[in-house]
Amino acid sequence: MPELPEVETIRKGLQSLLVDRQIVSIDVRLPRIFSGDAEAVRGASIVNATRRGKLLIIKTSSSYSLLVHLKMTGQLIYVTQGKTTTLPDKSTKVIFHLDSGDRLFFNDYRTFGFIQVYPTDQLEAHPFLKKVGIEPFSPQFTKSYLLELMIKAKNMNIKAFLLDQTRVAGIGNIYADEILFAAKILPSRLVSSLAADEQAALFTSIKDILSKGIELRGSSKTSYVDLLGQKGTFLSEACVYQRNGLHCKICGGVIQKSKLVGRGTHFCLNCQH
DNA sequence: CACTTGACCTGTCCGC
DNA sequence: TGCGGACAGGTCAAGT
Repeated sequence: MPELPEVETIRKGLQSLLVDRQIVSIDVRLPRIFSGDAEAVRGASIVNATRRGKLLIIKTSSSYSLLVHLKMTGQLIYVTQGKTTTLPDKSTKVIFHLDSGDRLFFNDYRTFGFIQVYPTDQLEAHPFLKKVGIEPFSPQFTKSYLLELMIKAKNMNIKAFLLDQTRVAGIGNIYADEILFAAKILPSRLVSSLAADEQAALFTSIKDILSKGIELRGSSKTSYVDLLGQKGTFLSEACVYQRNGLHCKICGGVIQKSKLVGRGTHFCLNCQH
């Protein structure tokens, strides 16, 4: 479940470790998840790594970029020449061979993720990038902007609102539950029912929880690891996600779990209203 | 048109 | 022990 904090952690890793590295060749082991022409970036070097929502954008020195979406179980792991590794394994779907014998592995056992070779000058026309919503850490994301979004979505429940990538980008199931706990709002509440102080708490909590996720280098429930294969530690700090049946860290009550918008949803009935 | 649900996948866990 | 089914959730397409 790579969400914004996980994808951002990987982006930072790419930016610090892979800029100026050359792509010597690309070994595509599952063509279904790779689109575009691998030849278009062969011999190119990596210029920078950016992110929109949960999508990674790796710009190369050719006129093409690599778009990487990890969906649920995707991993990008960088292994330098000579370093001991168990990779590739059966989850490895693409291997980028870099100069000096280093390799970048794209692993994904559920194969929902994808890599696209896409013309850099046409990125704004990309189907995902065309409709993805605002970045929660952009200066344009203000409380009043969030309120405008909420006015347009008044009949949705607040969890569905947070998960909708076309409104605020990057929030997935884990951080949605944690944001709503921090804001003391039950996930099933209608957007239109939030009082002013709850709207303010939601705005603050979106930034606070995502920031904490980035600080702790993401959440590793099952498969998420960073570019060097290290797990993130956010889940040990989580208050509700996957804590159903356990005691609430704030009030001592029992954390509940239900299904909302098709997703496992965790909350505390004492702390959230 | 706005929103909801199902499909896409496979590894893991649970109950029989 | 083995097996069937539920579950995990990001996004798109199809349905209401």
